[in-house]
Amino acid sequence: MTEAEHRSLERLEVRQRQLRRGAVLVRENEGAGELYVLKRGMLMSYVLLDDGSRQILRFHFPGDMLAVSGLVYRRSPETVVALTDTVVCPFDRAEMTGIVTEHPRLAAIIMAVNQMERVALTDRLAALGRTSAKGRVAALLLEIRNRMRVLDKGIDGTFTLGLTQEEIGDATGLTAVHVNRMLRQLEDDGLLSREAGRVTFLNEGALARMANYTDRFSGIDLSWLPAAR
Amino acid sequence: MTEAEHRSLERLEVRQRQLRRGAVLVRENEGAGELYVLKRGMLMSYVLLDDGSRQILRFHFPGDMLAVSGLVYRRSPETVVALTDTVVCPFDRAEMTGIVTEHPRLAAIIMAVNQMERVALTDRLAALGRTSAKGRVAALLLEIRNRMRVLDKGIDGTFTLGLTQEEIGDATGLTAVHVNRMLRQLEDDGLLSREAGRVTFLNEGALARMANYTDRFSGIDLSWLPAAR
DNA sequence: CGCAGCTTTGAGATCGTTCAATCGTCGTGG
DNA sequence: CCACGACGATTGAACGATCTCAAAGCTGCG
Repeated sequence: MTEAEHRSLERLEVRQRQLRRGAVLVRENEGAGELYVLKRGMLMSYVLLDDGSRQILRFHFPGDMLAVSGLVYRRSPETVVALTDTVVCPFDRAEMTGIVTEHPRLAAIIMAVNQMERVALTDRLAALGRTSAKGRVAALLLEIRNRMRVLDKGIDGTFTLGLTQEEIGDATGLTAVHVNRMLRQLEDDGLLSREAGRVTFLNEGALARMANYTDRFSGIDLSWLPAAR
Repeated sequence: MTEAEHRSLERLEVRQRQLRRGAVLVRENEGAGELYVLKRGMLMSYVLLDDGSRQILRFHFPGDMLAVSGLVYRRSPETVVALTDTVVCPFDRAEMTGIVTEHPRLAAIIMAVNQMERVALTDRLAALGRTSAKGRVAALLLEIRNRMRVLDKGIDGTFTLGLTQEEIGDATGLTAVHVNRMLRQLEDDGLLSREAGRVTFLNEGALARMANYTDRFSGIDLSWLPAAR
């Protein structure tokens, strides 16, 4: 990126807000208006259904933009909550106007990132619609580990999940009880081991196969991006 | 939109291609490169899993852009197939470069549409993860009817679905057999009636409630869009 | 020490699938 | 005009995956 592009993005990060684990950043159905860049920590967004059940839609990692639906909807379609202590940088959606106008290439990059997020969502949709409980849990573990590894190259087969089994269930469309059983099965099958919240992959290939997991990080091609202004 | 913006968009539609029902526009894992604007007809996109099962990800209606993942991925992550006879307008992704550079407001509008699509996907995710089979079928019917109504104001409680029960199943994560039973139940419950492929909603409120359906068409706010250049 | 929240395990109930058979419709070829 | 075949819709019966309910066990924290 050019100097000017960097300066423009940094303008989104002048303010900072700290959140404790469990703090709500945006609440479903409440007025949106502000967007955020995630600086440090991990969050999730979810919706609540009429019967009180919860579907976790996405996990957020540093570098992600949060509450982007505020660009379109007057009220947020989803709740965003901190899973760890986090630092976010709020900015007004009017800032977006400036970026798009002055830096077409940044606009294009944002569109590209949107597509990647969309594909990640469709992968999860296929998992919920067409794979077994065991496969879904495996897919979630792989996805989160891979997501963490993008930012921390040191992570390999062992990592700290940082989710309760109830949260895993709400992300995969399962019950906490059944998540527990699936984790035990994966362990009994010799595919992973667990201790004190840390997960170790023992047979990543087999996990990926049973999860129908597709790596989307390779195969990216951004050659169409416009030149920097 | 301004004159110039219209001209720019029309440049995407200079070429036209006709497709028969069943024709494949883009095949999963094959080289992408071209994007499309859907002019007439209806398509779907789906992925195939290792065990041969299929998850339908989305239905496409006139005005939609198709195969947009070609902006990012060298190989298409999904297959796109015509559900009716259709007309699409192929354009090169390099055209996108021009639009983003010359018309920031169009870039912003495209970003807004992306968000709306993303929210539609998360609604389906919540449906697959956390609602009953009957609710999912009802949600699909409502979604498609509402989508059709955007383009054809004449449509009310009665419409032609144009999907087989197997397709409904692949979209909702169910078996064709079970879709059949759920449709029968919805009928027996007095919520809808069917004949010759046409569906009539008899109690739309109850359908929406059982489907946990949220109307996203209202509540849209695009006031942040930059001025036209 | 004692509570609160998370994990673990068992037993039985439910929902959705699988397998198999029948029926209807429509287009094709004779 | 009719027979045939393909495909989709429909229905029944049995099976199996996942849920629900209930009871412990574990861990960290005030």
